[in-house]
Amino acid sequence: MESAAVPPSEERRRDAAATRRRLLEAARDLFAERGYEGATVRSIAARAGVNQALLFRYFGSKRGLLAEVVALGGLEQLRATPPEELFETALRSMLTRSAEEAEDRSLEVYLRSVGRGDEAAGTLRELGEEYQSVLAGLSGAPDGALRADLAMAWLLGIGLMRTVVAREPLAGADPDEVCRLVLGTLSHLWAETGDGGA
Amino acid sequence: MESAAVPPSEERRRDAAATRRRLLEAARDLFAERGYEGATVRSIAARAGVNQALLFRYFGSKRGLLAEVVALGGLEQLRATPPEELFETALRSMLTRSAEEAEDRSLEVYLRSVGRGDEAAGTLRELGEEYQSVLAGLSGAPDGALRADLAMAWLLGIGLMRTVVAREPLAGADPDEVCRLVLGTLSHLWAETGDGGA
DNA sequence: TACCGTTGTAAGCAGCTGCTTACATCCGGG
DNA sequence: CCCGGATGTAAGCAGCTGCTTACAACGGTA
Repeated sequence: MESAAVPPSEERRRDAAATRRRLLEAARDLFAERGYEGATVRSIAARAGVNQALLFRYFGSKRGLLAEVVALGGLEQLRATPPEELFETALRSMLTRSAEEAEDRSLEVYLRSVGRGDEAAGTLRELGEEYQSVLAGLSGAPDGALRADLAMAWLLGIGLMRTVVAREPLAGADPDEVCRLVLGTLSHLWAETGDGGA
Repeated sequence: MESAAVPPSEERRRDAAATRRRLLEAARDLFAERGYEGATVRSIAARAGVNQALLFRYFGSKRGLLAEVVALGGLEQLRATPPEELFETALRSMLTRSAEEAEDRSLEVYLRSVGRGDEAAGTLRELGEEYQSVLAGLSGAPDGALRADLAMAWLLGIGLMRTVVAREPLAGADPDEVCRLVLGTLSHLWAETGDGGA
């Protein structure tokens, strides 16, 4: 069947596994750049250098492709990150120009794809709920889940302003500086009593 | 058959001004509900109860319609609100189920429409910059504009999570409760020195 | 060598998009 | 009255969408 060994230095000319991988990477990047609806199957296939019919052969539908992208890039990485590091990790991944070698761009996909009565919504909702449940454990308050939602709202909002709106000064700000401001402020959210904040 | 729900002795049967207004209201609502790309000219015309060709006669293009919606609903209202009330006003409009009688839904339009490599981006950018310049005056810090961007990011993020993702507990939370948490926390952002936050 | 499943390709489907065109119909002013 | 612009309508354009189909070419196996 499949000779497990990777070809020494030559690419096989017919390689289903490599084609699948190329499609997944192209889809990950295009979903992140243009959102689910904005990335067409033709553009994904073109970036992968592959005939678009193969996309449907390997993933069944465009939505199937999205599900696999989110499962690989988002959910796996999320489950591998300790809860107390999750927010800062996610924030920094939002703040870092994902020029090259970005494994997980699922939050970009998320914020560029929600907003319509999409079919993408269902697939992305699961990812959002995982984030919520992890962040909810960070506050001792009984309304931890609400505060987690608010924290995630800020995270998404910052990503929206930075990578989508791309407006100065946020777009070009030093990630460390932004992290300091946001994390410093958010520490008050976890402790906020709501009786005036002072 | 087609007499529809037209009051017998009230409206003129051919009224360009009324038709324009109906189109503007339908566009405002559909842009807010589905985003610029998601709202089709056919759906807008249908909701307005108007032939879609009239949309192009009165506004030239779909984008021209958007520009007028934003100018009327967003910019006018923004300029009429005192700076120190702007954030809370905008936050509350995000938190209030805009079931009926919502004059200004421009922030909903904004957050559902950014994210695509849209043609809508240019029109909406102006609105965002107005918000930024007003909010930037609220902090005495030299990086006031950055903090304004961060505040607006939270505002948009909350709107995104509440009206788009619509996930509990944020979606159903008491607006007053959310306002208290957010405003209490944000007061620290205006004062945050960045040397630890505590 | 002959075979046959796997991999890749070209073309086309119906349905939607923003927008245009050619044509009815109304209604006020001569 | 009756004409002409304002208003409303139906049909259709080219281009795009996700997806399917029929077919060609490869390459391991018997």
